Amino acid sequence: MKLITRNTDYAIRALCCIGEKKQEVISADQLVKFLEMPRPFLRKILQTLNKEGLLNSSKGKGGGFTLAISLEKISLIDVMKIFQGPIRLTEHKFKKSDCPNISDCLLKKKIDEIEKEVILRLKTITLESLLINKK
Amino acid sequence: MKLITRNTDYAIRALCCIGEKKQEVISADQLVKFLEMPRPFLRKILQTLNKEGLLNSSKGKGGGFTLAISLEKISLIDVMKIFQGPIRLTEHKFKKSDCPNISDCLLKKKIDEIEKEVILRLKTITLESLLINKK
DNA sequence: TAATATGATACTACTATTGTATCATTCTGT
DNA sequence: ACAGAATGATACAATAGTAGTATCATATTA
Repeated sequence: MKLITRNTDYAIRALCCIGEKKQEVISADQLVKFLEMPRPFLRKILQTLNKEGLLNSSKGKGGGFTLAISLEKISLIDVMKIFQGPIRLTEHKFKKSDCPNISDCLLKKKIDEIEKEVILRLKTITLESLLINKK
Repeated sequence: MKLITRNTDYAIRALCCIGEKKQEVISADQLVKFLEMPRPFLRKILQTLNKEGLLNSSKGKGGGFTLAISLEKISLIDVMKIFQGPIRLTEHKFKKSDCPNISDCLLKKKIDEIEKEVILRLKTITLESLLINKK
């Protein structure tokens, strides 16, 4: 039960890395060197981040990626949603036919409360805040 | 990203159902009727709960299951641990070789804080508390 | 001893995650 | 114009975890 999958994790690291070099265009190849992750997988992730509007890209020689949004405006949950869909801690079917016992509904309520708390916390964690200790 | 998998969910429902009929021995077949879940899957789950000491079982005609521990002493996290292992919201490898960027360590810290909060809440939810509204 | 119930265990199906591989397209410098 | 360098699009493959099925052994009871 992972809260954050690997592509989300890679995306966070890539965004942080790109964000540190203000303005500079960084290519996928450079990121691979810095972050030590599989190149084709990272490329796919970068393409997604571009499509979703978090990155700008430029093709051709000297091309690569820059941030489209500053790190303090990107929260963990934004990145998670892109790669993992909406945060849903319960995925049960609570139709009567599936769940004849009222206890399930109480279960769902309680898990939903936890979900709200988790989402709240994830919203307040910006990518900027992950860099604070960085020398 | 489910917090609770289906076998955990079924186990909770089965335990609650057994707990309601105080003392009475309930067979897997009866539970299937009440709870509408696949019989072989439920059987496996009941066997696990027996091994783990949450249920007592008796074989032969008139056999079945009774609670070994009362519902107010069983928390959600107890059942989750049995079927899902320890709660770990991060499963990343944070060795230096995998994670050259210090930002990951901050990420891990923040996720760990959320994990603590989630675990705390799960501990306080007893199976008994899932039955309170039951008529 | 036959019927009934659980115990043990091996096998299968499905799905999400975690990648890989390939070709097309665009941009830059010469 | 063209070669090289970069991303864009897309299809495919490997792995692991979840969700179940199937079968036979064992114990209990009437």
